[in-house]
Amino acid sequence: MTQTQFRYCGLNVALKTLTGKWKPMILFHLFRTEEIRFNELWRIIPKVSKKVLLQQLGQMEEDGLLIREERKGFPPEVYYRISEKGRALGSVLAQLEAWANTYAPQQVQQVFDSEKHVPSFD
Amino acid sequence: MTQTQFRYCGLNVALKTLTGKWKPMILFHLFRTEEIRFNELWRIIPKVSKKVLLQQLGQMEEDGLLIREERKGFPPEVYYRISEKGRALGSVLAQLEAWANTYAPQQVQQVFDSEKHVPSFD
DNA sequence: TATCCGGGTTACCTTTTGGTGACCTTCTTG
DNA sequence: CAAGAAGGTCACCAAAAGGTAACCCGGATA
Repeated sequence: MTQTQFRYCGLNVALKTLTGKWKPMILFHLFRTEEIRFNELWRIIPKVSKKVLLQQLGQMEEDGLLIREERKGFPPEVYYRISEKGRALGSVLAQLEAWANTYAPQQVQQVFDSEKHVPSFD
Repeated sequence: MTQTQFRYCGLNVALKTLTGKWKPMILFHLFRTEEIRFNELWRIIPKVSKKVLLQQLGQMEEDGLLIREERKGFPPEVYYRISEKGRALGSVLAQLEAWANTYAPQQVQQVFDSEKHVPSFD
């Protein structure tokens, strides 16, 4: 019986799917754009290598967090969008965000600052 | 203005403090025991090396998730317990756990099974 | 035909993370 | 005095994660 507590097995699984240097940022963009093309994402995310971005998107697809759609065409167009399973994480991610802002504001600020030199999304 | 959405900076920070092979398990035990001694934890957690356990506890202390108390005495006694900041994560962790159980039950089961050969906590 | 563009792979290297075993320290007990 | 706890460090190694640059494919266009 799992009272109000958690067990660590699911937590382990959940964290494994969220762990990866660029995944929070990818999720952020998926949550705000409905669908996004690979190169678009690549331009928007500052300094990822193509390989690693591809690789993290690949893992997230495997884990079912996002859906990859390849529309056949002239130049290839590949769209990524959040899945149901991914969207279900929304409120939890927002709470993690809130937690960090409350209990570790200076570190959050540091992350923010360290990305200031970047082509600023509007 | 951050609508119902999250930004990724805090999320990044939060995930960084939670990432580590044994941290979910450590948190699990901290949440259920009020306080726990190092060797006790070491015996209970199956196959961590002393060094790595120490190291993850160290990071968690730095990050303020737990409190390390060294009671002077005959054989040294070091107690670890969850902090306020750590406890504030409780409900979020439970939600992550629930998410995994709902959307990835088979993987959760795998993690569970892979730890079955272990001296079973009662 | 030569080139470009979007998406993707590969070979290779560096950094980070986790693991092993030996060793230290202080006090206690046989 | 020898040996044993508890908590911890150190040198060393292995695996995983991330990064760089070059290259591939197919269609479009100069």
